[in-house]
Amino acid sequence: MTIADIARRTGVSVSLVSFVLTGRKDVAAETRQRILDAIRETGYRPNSHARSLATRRAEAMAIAFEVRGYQDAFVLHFLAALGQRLSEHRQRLVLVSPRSSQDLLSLALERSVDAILVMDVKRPDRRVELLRKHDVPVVLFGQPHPEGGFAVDVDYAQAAALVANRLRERGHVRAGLVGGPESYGYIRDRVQAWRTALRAAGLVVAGRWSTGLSEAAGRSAAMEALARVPRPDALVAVTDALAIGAEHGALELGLRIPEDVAVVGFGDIPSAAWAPVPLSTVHVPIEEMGAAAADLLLEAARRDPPRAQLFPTQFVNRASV
Amino acid sequence: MTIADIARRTGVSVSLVSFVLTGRKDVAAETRQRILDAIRETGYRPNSHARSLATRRAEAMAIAFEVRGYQDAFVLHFLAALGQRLSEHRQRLVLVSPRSSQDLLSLALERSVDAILVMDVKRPDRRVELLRKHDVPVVLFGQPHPEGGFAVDVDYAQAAALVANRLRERGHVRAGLVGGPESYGYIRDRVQAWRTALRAAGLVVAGRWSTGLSEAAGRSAAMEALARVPRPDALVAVTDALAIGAEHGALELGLRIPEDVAVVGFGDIPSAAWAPVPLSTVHVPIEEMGAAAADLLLEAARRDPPRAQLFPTQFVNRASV
DNA sequence: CTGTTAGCGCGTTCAA
DNA sequence: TTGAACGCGCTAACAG
Repeated sequence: MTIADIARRTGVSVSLVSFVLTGRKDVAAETRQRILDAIRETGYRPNSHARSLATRRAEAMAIAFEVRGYQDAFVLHFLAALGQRLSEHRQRLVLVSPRSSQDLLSLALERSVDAILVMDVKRPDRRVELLRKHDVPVVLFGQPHPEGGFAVDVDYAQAAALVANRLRERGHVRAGLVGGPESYGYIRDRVQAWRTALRAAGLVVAGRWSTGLSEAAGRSAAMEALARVPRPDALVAVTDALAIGAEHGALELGLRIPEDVAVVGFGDIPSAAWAPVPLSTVHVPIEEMGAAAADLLLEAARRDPPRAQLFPTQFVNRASV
Repeated sequence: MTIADIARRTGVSVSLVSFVLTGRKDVAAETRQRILDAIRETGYRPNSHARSLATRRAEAMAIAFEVRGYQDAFVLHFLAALGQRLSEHRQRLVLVSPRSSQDLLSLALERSVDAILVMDVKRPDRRVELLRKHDVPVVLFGQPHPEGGFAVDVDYAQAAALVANRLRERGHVRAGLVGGPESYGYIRDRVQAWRTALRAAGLVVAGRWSTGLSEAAGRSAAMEALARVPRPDALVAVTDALAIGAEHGALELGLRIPEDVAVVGFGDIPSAAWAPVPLSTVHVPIEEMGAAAADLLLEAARRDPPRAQLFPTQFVNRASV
């Protein structure tokens, strides 16, 4: 069943069918209806490859990230919002966890996708550089590059100020920073933003621990941090999972939260509310970011002028501060 | 840059280039090398749409599920394994959270994908029925359909027996079942399997609670269950999130875990080890299942004879039993 | 408004 | 081994 079959069946030419399919106005209402009827009756669907070949548009976007690098559901919410917005624009979403920069490049050069959203951006990032060199439309999930380009991310400066100010208000003065592997660009960005903001708020940053991203890593980081003299009276973690682990560590040491030591996370994952001590953390508007990312992909594919969009966060005060 | 450019540049015909591209043996070694060189020098990549149009194969698979329905990272691990295996076979992975059965059907009928993996299967499932009616290769993430078809899932009967036997060994006699919305096929399957196995192991199933899938739902279900007289001495939840919520509920009631009441989850999500009382649960080989699902998709696309694959689970004993 | 036709880029007979 | 030519299904000039 092809467009020619519909044309024959309706007694019109293929171009008219094509016009109807692509939504052009200049077709007689009566003719249009006959074509529409034939399409409905036969269940005809245009072949996407033939269309893409002719239009030179894939009608698909790629999202690239190391799936195994994510422990919590935030990516899923992001994907959900991104996918929904894309589907509203009749765009498909292709998921890739590229093992090499080449994989990603191939996807674009083979014209399988119109634009690529790259997450886990490191600096410098080989994948992004390669894509840019080949003039592939790219959107970064990460802090905007100084040289420009499309980007969507959290406004870490604002988020960190939120945390720092809250801590200061509550009278905390010595903060231990529970970081993570700084090979991840976003961890690095956060650690840096937090440190700057804590200092700006007048707190002492009593060291920094960076290991993995699991609860276990948070736990051991906390235990190390709290062994210091003088002991920090606040633990600031760059993810909720780390913060939850930190709570365990503090509790095991016999400390009270938040009386002896406050704990703050980042992300507001569902289980944050179910930590040993309900976690005070920073809520990220992940769904809006997903929708925004979709818009940026569309713009990048159209080669609109680049644009970066940073999202403000909110402090969620539960019991750990 | 097209296949014709490479041919011209090398001084051979397009068919030879095509032969090399598709890995046919009958090309003179010297000719092959010259073509390969030209491809490398120019950075030429075949256009995937032209290829798909000619071969009638999309070289892409779809995975369909309601992304918002997932709270934990298990889907991500599944996606990771699935995607990796697919990419080894040069297949792309298209993610869809279809709002209508039609969306899904379009994807296949427009030849955008070769096969579809459907998750969250309900019974009966409109999406699956529609796809089958149109002869679209489908793989189910869910219990195999009596009428056959491709399917991958956990062996719930085995998993439930594992839990039931462990509970009995520990001397528990009255179990409360913490279920979830039975509109989800997999919840229904689990509830049924657990109930059957608990009874078979000689335990009394002291009621069943099904609300949402969040920790909050688990907590309130547990509080209701534990208010009963006689009080259940074990809470069996169909997901870890529910189990973690149940622990909170039991603890708030002043009960000791596992002395007063045992709690068992399902899934072995990362945070299970970080529950208030480290959760005893059932570990699911999710990565193997992802790889298996990829294989099944490939087979389905090839129209191989249907096959269902059920995976055994393991009991992870931590502290809540 | 409607029809004809030339690509889009690649795979694949069929001859040579 | 190699090459010429057709077909895959659709879009978009262009002509009428």
